[in-house]
Order: sequence, then structure tokens, then C-alpha cells
Amino acid sequence: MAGTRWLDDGEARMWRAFYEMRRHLDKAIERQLADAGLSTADYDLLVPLSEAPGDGLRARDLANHVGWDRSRLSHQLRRMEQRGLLTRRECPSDARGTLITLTPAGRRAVETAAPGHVETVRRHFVDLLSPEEIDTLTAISTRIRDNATDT
Amino acid sequence: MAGTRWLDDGEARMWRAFYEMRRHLDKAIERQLADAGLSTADYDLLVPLSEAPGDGLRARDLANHVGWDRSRLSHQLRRMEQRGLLTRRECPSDARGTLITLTPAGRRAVETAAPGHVETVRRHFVDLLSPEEIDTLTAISTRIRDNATDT
DNA sequence: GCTAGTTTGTTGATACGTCAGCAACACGTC
DNA sequence: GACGTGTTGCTGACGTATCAACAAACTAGC
Repeated sequence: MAGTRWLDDGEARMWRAFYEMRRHLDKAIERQLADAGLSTADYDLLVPLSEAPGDGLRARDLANHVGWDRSRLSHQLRRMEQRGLLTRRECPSDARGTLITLTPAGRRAVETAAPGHVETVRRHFVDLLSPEEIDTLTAISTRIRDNATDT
Repeated sequence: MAGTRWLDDGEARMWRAFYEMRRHLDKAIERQLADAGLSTADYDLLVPLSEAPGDGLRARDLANHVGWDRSRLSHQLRRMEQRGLLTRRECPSDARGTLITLTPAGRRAVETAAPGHVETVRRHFVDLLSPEEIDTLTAISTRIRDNATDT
């Protein structure tokens, strides 16, 4: 406890800017998706479902894909099912499983929201970066993400 | 709508890695603070309050500092007051205002949590970056954050 | 085929964030 | 000093996230 290595000025400035940047970016994306009648949680689920082949995805696989726990996913799926965006039915190969499939309305919702979403990501993020910065940020992000396996 | 500029492979890889990185980083920080009995929302408020001189801060200034709206702040303050981390009293200079002050327990809570928090930020983020990367990330973050003034 | 342990998905309780609306106050103008 | 306008903070309602507990179905080992 005695020897805490506090952040120096440059590190602290970076951490603070990074923290605030995330907040602004989230806000911008949430606002845009809200205009399309979706939350980020909705969109996070709709995208992998829209890209899945044929029968949709098992809840388990969807959970792994977006990194949620089963409980959160279950609640969110129930609400989205009630809104008519997707359907749940029994999984034929494993009776414990649930197969999630987009309804036509669900597919329409993603496809309607997607262009505006990409545009927002561009205007508030990607288009503000040089090619070198994109490379650096890819390297940084994957390194930090993959580091989380320990502790 | 017809001419949506979708993300190319490199951009998409970066955006996805960045998105996932944030989730992992948040988890790590939340877990550590939870061990100290605090949420990130608690900590976000406790830090500026602990650095404020004398009488504490007005709710308005605290809201500006962390970038929250008044409602969220009010709810959070009520909960933290009930837990004995801070007190609210009338602002002498402006009868509309509320003055927020840390209790000794509140101050103890930050000071206990801070070393572990910094250590977590280091292990999962700062210490994984080279000096050049820190500079790049500072530049990127401030640029993106300040861009949010429009739209 | 039986048992023990694991995986999968659901539920209810609780805490949190957001929104719309409200009441009290400040401050300028007339 | 009354009026209009903007500010400040609080509240109730609603949607969402997290946690613990549960039931059903699978799997491995015997």
C-alpha cells in the first residue's frame, strides 16, 4: 500500500481525456440509435442476429458474441420479443437451448438504423483518425482487450 | 441514404477491437471498486469532492465536473447520503444551491479505494502502452472529445 | 442406468439511469 | 415591487443491469 505508483501528469491527462472521450462518443451513438427507435443494447444483439445464417443463433452463442451474462440477455430478449423484433423457440439439438431468430420487423429495424449508425461512428470517431492512428488504435485495443484474461 | 460509406476491413477491425476493449476495461475497474464497496459512479463523485477545498462543492459544479445531468446526480447523492458518504446542506450564497461535503467516512472510502484503483488502471491500461502510444492516445482522445460540440 | 456435477436459460429483487414535470429561487426589465 | 425568463435541485415513473436462486437438460464416471 505504501508504494502506490500514481499516474504522472501525462498519464493522468491521457486517462482523463480517454474517459471523457468515451462518454461523448457513447452519447452521440445512443442519440442516433434512439432516433431510429433502438437502444445500443438492441443494436448489439440485432447485428449478430442479422448476420447469422438460416435459423438464427442460440442464446448461448449470442451471449458469447456480445459478452453478456445469461441473465441480462434473457431479460433483453424477452423485451425485444414483446416488441416483435425477434422470436424464441426450442433448440432442436439441445433441449436446454433457445433459438433466437429475427422477425422481418427486426431485420427491417437493423437495416434502417445501420446507415445512420455507421455515419455517426464515422463522424464522431473513425473519420477523425489518420491511417496511422487507426493502426495504432487497433494494436492498443487488441492488446488491452486480450490482457483481460488474467487477474 | 443510398451512398453509405461503410467501414472497410481495417476500420471495422479497429472499431470492434475498441468496442470490446472498453467492455473489458470497464469490467476490470468495476470489479476492483466493488471490492472496495464502491461503484464507478460513487468513485466519479468522490474524487472531485475529495479534491475540493474547504466547504465541498455545489451540486451544479459537481454535475459540470463529471458531465452528468442534475437528475442523475440528485438520485446518486441521495443514495450516497443515506450510506453516510456525504452530506447535503443549503448553499449560503445562492438559496437554490446545495452544498455537498464529504463525511470522514466518505473521505476514508476514497483514500482506501484509490491505490487499488490506480493499480488496476495501470495493470489493465496505462502500463500496457508505450510513451509514444500514450501521446497518440492523448491526441486522439482530446480530438474526439472536443469534436462532440457539434451535431 | 444411476449418480454427481455442469451447462443453459429463466425469474424476482434490487439498484441504477433517464425522462418529464415541478417548485423555489435569481436576475433583469418595466 | 411585479413580471418574465432562465437556473437549480428534487421527485416519481419507467426501462434497464446485476445478483442470487432455481429448474431442466446434458455429460462423465461408475
